[in-house]
Amino acid sequence: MNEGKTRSSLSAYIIRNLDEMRPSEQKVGEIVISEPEKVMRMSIAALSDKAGVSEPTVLRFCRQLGLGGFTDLKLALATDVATGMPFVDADVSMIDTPQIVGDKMLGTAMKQLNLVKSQLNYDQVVAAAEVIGSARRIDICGIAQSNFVAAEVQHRLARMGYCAIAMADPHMQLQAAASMEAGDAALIMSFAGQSKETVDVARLARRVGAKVIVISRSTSALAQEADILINVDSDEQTFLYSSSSTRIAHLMVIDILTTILAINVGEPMIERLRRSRLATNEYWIPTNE
Amino acid sequence: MNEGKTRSSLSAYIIRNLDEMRPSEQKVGEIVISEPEKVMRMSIAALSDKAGVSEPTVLRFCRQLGLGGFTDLKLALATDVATGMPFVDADVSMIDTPQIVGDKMLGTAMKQLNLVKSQLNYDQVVAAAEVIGSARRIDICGIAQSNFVAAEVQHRLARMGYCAIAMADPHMQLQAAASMEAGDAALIMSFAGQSKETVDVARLARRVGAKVIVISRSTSALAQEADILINVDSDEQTFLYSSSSTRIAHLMVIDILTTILAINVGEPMIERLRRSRLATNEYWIPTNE
DNA sequence: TCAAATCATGTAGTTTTACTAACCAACGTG
DNA sequence: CACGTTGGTTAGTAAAACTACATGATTTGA
Repeated sequence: MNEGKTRSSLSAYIIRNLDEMRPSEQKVGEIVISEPEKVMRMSIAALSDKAGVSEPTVLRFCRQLGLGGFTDLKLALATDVATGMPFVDADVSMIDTPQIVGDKMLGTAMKQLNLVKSQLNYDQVVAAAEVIGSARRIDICGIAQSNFVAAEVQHRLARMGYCAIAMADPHMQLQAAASMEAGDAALIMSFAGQSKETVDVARLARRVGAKVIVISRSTSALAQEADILINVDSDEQTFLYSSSSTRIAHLMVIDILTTILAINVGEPMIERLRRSRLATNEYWIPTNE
Repeated sequence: MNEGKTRSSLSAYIIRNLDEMRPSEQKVGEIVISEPEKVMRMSIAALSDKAGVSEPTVLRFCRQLGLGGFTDLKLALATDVATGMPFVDADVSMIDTPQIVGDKMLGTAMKQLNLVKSQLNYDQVVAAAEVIGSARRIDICGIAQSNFVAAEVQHRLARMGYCAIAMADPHMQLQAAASMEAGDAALIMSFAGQSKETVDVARLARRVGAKVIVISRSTSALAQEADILINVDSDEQTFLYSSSSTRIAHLMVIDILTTILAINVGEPMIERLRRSRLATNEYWIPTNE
């Protein structure tokens, strides 16, 4: 019964399928999910002993999970323990305890970061950094949750000395976009990439000759309007209708983008950022750690 | 030479110490860091063969790293590969390629999420959710980067129907704090917890009888002023003087906190959030996916 | 400079572990 | 009662991990 679907967490899979397993394999499964960090250092003999079953049963248990053998189980467990996230992919539900809610949300965020790592197109990021670095002015547009990210980008670029403006109001965004010209850059962000206003802003900015950098889903309407597309795809997370993990992905992309930009500029930028930090120094309570 | 310090990433450790290793162990190390996902499925024989050294050399290599044996190496590699992050802890440097910059930053973020998972005190989070849920008014204060987080909290709580106000200006924060009374809540955030203004706001709010919820480092000056302390400790990240990973930790804490709050309230809150989502529905471009 | 000591690494052997195969005994079902 | 399912027993094998020892190289010091 080795179904082809990929599995993000072995523990989660075992938990889900425990009921359908054979009695002795359930015994093994219970130990595996309750103390994976121990099991991954056990021998078959030790585990079979602890579960009160025979060695071949442990092996049958592994095969049942679609694994090659016990060694694979150990590696898979190490992976599970490493991500620390038994609930990767799991949706939060109303009956979860606070701890479970937290673990599930952190697991989803973790998965999202991994997704960014694997799918981020650095050519596009570098291209975006170059456009921003040489732009006369940078308009940063996002709506709703993306607006918060936009505000952060503005602050970050301002600290780096760039002329960057984030606008919350979509009408202002449109007016600003209309006033752009060649040599300007528009950085447009949207989690889903399907807000009408945002797409309109991108289209307008592009028509007047500005370079349009988009951070969004690659299949979105907004992505169509991009000169430079930094794609951040993600699974929808529907509980409470907020996409917290996508926002974290966008923040990371912004961080990486601005860091690359700073490195490209080099020492003068580092010096500038140092000054920026020193500016607030006297408002800090000294620590004696 | 097994030093006591904990190590968050084996690969990173190997890379750092490769120069000081014995020649044949260097050969082993190079293979381990270049293709860990293969090595973790190899036998000692296969690895020693590939490195052109003897089997005991491989074993000595493991011991040199402070590991119990080859099996431990495999598990450690599985951990490394799972987090997907060879550069956990590594500082970004000026000579890194874009890809490396991204990997390092994502690795740091990942580590931070794991830290949140292991150290988050859910009793305090639940207590905070209760205070916020029953507060007459919630003032949200943060300065500099925390101000962006504060703005998000305001939006989130507003959408949930609470009377929440985030203020950027520290003088306004002080004035608002002075006007609070018993039954009000102040949610005060700071990455380092050492800004004078923020500490003053907390102290003032507490003096006038408001419940003070603090999200910050547990050893910070701000933490001293908390009625409810949600501690988010982290290593400093100094490159470019921005603490992006700490900000992500704070965002996650906020997400978890508000989600727990919503679950506590139950169905009416879910309904309210559904309405909140529907409000912008007509501004979305329908997808035919 | 040359012997002693230490270090680096390979050879050979032992023990443990994972895995296979074949068989058999309960157990429940039609 | 035949029959499939489940799972234990036994025994054996191959390979993997690990150990002890030996040897050649390198450094050290009188």
